[in-house]
Amino acid sequence: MATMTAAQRNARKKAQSKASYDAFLAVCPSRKLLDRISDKWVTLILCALGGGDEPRSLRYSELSRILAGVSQKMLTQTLRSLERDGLLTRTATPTVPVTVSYELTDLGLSLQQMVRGLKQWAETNMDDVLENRAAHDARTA
Amino acid sequence: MATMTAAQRNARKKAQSKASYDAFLAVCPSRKLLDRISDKWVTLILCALGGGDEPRSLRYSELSRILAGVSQKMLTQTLRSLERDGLLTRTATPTVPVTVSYELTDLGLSLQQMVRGLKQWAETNMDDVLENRAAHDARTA
DNA sequence: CAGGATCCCGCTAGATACTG
DNA sequence: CAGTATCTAGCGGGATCCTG
Repeated sequence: MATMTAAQRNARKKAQSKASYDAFLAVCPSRKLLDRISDKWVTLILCALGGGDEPRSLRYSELSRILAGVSQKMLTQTLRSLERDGLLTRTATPTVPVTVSYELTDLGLSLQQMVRGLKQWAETNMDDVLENRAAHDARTA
Repeated sequence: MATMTAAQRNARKKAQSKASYDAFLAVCPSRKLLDRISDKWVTLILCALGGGDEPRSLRYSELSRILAGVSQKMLTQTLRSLERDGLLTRTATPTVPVTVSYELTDLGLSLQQMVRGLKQWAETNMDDVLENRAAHDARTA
């Protein structure tokens, strides 16, 4: 094992983790992570930084404009959390006033692929859901 | 337009909806729908009913066993909501005691494809996130 | 511009008890 | 078995005010 490369150890650890985490289990850390990423603001921030096509870096004020109606608290809070988890990077340029930009990491980009589908699904199937609700409400009225 | 078939009208409506919903907008209904489906329990229920491979129907008690630690309230509440939105069907068989089973609809199955990726992402990248958190906390300590 | 710090309300998750 | 009903503590999240 002493001759194992870093890449090999990493691959080995990945293989282990695939088997050792299960979000169905209440005590599993991945349950909490799933809870964290299952969030409206997380999805929208990741989608904004993921862009329609190419990933792009955005400033705080740009994000708050794109995510219409988000409070500063939720935006800052969610950004901090995503930064801590290594999903995005925060870069402060010491201008006056200071300029801060956010950018997805590779890890964040991989999650963005997932949540992007979620956002699109919501937009695409909104009408169907609305109809189902109306039908259901009429049936149980 | 009077000669339009139902399928044509449906296709036309789909095309319209793709353009008219945008979850980035605060007032858009799809924002609320995104919020609704961005939920730990929604993801886990859909994954359970989606199965590892083939979709399967599950009973209430089976679901509560698979989703370890879920309260009856949250399980029932989430199931009702998903039923109302047309993502799953509830079937009560009048035995004694009554037997109730839940099954994904086609719409639910399409969403399951999305959230399944989310759950897997959380399990696969748990280690990376844990390391990022440790590194970040050490840096800002 | 990009937040930090507080206050505070609403609602919702969770626990408990009961039922057809 | 498959829920319903009720209560409460806790916190998510918005509003507001302040700062480097």
